[in-house]
Amino acid sequence: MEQQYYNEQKKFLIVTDCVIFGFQQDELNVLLVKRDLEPAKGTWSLPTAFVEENESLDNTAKRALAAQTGLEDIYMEQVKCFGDVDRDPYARVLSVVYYALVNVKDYDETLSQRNNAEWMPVNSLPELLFDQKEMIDTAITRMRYRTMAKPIGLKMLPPLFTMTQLRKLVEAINGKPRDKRNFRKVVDEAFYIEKTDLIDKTTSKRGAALYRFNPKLYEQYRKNKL
Amino acid sequence: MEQQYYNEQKKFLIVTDCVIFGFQQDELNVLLVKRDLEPAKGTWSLPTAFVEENESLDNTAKRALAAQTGLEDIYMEQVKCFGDVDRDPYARVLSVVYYALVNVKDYDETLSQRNNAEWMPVNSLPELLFDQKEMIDTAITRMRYRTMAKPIGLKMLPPLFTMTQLRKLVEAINGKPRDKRNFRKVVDEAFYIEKTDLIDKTTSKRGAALYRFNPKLYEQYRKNKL
DNA sequence: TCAAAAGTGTTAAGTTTACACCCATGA
DNA sequence: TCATGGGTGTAAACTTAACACTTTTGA
Repeated sequence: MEQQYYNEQKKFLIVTDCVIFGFQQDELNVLLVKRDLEPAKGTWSLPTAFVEENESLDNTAKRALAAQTGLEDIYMEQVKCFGDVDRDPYARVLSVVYYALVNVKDYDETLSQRNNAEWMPVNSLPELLFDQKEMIDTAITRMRYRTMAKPIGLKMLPPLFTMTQLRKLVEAINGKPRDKRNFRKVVDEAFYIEKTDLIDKTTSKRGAALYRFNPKLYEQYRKNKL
Repeated sequence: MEQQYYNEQKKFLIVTDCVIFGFQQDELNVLLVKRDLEPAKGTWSLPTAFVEENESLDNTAKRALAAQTGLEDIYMEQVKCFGDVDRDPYARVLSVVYYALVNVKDYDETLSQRNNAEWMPVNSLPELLFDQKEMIDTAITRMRYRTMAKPIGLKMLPPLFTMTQLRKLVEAINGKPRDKRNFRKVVDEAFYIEKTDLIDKTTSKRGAALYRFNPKLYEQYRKNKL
């Protein structure tokens, strides 16, 4: 394979598609954009960006996320590259899918209108562009596995959260209910989730204790496991 | 995004790199190729192929595998796309990594010489091209998870195998020993792994029972789980 | 005073781990 | 006859799952 050899090869368009997960009304949601240009104008789509010349793939995904949400420093992970020949009927485009976990409260609502963006519950998605339904399904599966292994699901909650909020989140991610008492026991054993002495009075008359994720304690815990 | 818009975008070279796993001498191995052309002549490398114009990504990976091993109908799975700007110092090339699971006995040895290919144990790999060490590490991690969830590890064994062979395989994949009796118990419970009445006399004087994977029974089992 | 969400322990079932000796055979 | 790898069962530790009532307080 000579230097020369590179020049004989075909080149391709590459985009990143972002599956942006948020948690709202006890449901897992994704942020979708209504396309206002051809091709496929009016179709709901994942936020997309073309990879630019001197840009890493990870950066393209970050850029697409920031453009759509105004958010930076967000947890993102690559899912996989979709590369079927006809996946985009208009041109040969390869798409690298990422997912992101955001707290919907941090999200800049004003961008929503400007970009025609909307949070949609994953259990009732509209028709989507190209193979994006499959992308979302794959992203959900991957995200589920990751949230079992690492406490990244918390990135979809505010910094202070109640036990019930956390349980509802886990239920939404896995699509099945958890026993309230057993769940509490498990969280109590995860010492990197600290109880604060603050009380949330918005969801009940009695009030619920607020918890917080402690990253330093988590690092300790993680090291001990290995 | 208009039709036009596609044309304004930058295009990229894309390759697939294959991490081909095999099981040999109680160790997990990968098939590596010594490059006989510039750039980086003489460096050990994963089998690579450029994506061609009307070819899916999956197909490129299959083609690279067949070229290197002479094998078709092999279990392959995409790992992820590596897209750092300088990952290949000679040109901007994105690489989509796949792993494959093969039975080294099926592998066409004659291709080995022709292509300068060699099986290398994953625990003592040579210097590798570009970011390929990271690719292999990522592929191993992924493959470990998959083999826990699905009996794909068997693709690295012959169709008939002994309990000891299977245990050694699992030990090699996970890098830690298993209790002989407990392991046997687990396999006995997986009824889709059938004991045949054939005996392997090559590894011991007494002889060891040969087992076989039954794909139909596995399908049944898989459906029952859901 | 009562509706609504928060909080609290125990037991049974199931799973995982640890562990040591006999068996069959060919050299 | 003996060295080599093949084959076998049980008990303890641990993990997971099932389950129902009391507490607080604002409306």
